[in-house]
Amino acid sequence: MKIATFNINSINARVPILTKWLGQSQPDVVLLQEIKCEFNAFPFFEISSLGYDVRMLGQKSYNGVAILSKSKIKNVVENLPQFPDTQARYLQADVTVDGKDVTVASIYLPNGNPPLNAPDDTQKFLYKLQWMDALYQQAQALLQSGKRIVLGGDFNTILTDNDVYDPEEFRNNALFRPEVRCRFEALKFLGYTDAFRALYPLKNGYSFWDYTSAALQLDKGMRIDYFLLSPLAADELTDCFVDKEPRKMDKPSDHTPLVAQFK
DNA sequence: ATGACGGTAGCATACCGA
Repeated sequence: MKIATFNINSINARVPILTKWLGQSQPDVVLLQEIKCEFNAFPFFEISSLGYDVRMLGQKSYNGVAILSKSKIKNVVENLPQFPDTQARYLQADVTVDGKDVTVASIYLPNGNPPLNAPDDTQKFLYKLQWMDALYQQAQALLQSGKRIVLGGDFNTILTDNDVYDPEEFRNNALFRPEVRCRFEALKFLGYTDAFRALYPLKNGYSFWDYTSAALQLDKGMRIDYFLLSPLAADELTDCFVDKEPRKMDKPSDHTPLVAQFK
């Protein structure tokens, strides 16, 4: 079973890359973030033509998440339960792959900049922390079901100094602030495994490189896309890797897919 | 603190991103 997560930075701008990559990589399930469109503008035909069932939660211009699956998508949950949200950032569903049931969620965690001690606006950072608290509640409720769970997405969190090219440059950034990192650690403490880091303690695992400053060429990136696995899913994990190819293609997203492979 | 780029909305330029 192969599951991927990909912040695509507009699905309509990325149809050529997405279709090419789906054909090459053949993932069973794909979690997309930042599709940046409403239902009526989503390229359903191009994706379903490749044999994928599709569900999306979108809004105009910003955010937006989707789930693609070669098997039927069931029990869809839109938005975090009990968290009123005008932004499309959470989509959960059940799929059955190779006879195994798995609950997946596509997560686009808020960016949160500017951070709290910025002189002007603090609302974005507070929204991020509240969103993470709501995600914690949902992640906890899901675990109590004892099911196989794969939470994947752009968590907009740089977890440690090893997850960014220059920690000092980001020390006060909303992606790196202790309030954010401790909330991510709390998710892990519930019983979730950070798939990539569990397998590769020393690799940088960058999945994002800024469009500017030749960041890709200089490998000035950051690890902000993650898979969090419930114990049942973690036991079946065989590999987790960053697929850098889509980032090198023409007109790329600034992110590239993170792929998890299971028994 | 700002703006690299690149996206969207919509038609000039503003907003957003990590």
